[in-house]
Amino acid sequence: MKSSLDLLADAATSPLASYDSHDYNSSSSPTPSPVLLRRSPHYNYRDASPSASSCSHQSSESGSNTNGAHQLRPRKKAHKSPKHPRVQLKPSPEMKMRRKELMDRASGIDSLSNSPANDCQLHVLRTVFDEITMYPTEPWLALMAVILRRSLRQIKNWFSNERQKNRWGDVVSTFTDVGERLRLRPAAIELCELWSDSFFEEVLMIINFRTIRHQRWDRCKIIVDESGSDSSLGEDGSDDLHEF
DNA sequence: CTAATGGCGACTTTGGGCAC
DNA sequence: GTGCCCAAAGTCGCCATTAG
Repeated sequence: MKSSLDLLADAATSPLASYDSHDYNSSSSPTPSPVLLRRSPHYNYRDASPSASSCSHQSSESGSNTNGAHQLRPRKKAHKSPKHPRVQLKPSPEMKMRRKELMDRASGIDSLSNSPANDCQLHVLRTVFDEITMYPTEPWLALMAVILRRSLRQIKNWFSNERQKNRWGDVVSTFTDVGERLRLRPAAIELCELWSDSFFEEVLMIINFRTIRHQRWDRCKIIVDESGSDSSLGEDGSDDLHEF
């Protein structure tokens, strides 16, 4: 059974690959896009540093907390000896600029004119939620906001509400390429062990592209079915692929 | 039903004080 | 100077609730 991320990996090469990320029985090509080739075959659950705290929330809620619910953690010993011996790299200037640009653009989006979310936006959000992460970082939220043309606040609220409704599935604590804390779906880590802003952006663009393309495909099929004959494959829909 | 808001608790970060 | 302890402030996510 293929996951949506596997299917996503096919997107660039399979022109009419199945769009529905929930169609796990899809028979699309197994050939992955070079962009989405797994970066490391040695997938290792870098579990839960003791502080993967909110994971303790999750596990307690999912019934797998062995210590009982909401047990207080021992107080931090000293701030000079961090509990996570991770290497916190500095984001590159390019990354900082990119993040700032995304935040600026995201904060400029009007939240009233585009509510509620349309099918396309919902599908992209659900795919990220189901297949990549329930807890996107701020830059990722901004990226989704820009691509989906929804405000940062709307994207945040959507994920918050979705977590309330659909708290299921595993979450694995890990870190980004610059050492920032990240909680991903296991399938996402199988796809790429070390996620970065740019990798997420690539994946998100592919999800968005597939969604829009399939929407257009569906629309065209409806037109064909209704007219019975001619199919004017869309001049319409091109507005969906907005400039990014 | 979805989107949004605010209160709350858990956790992290920061910085001062103290002993060695 | 270094290491430890502690409290305050900040951050994050959950939850209940409300509005449309």
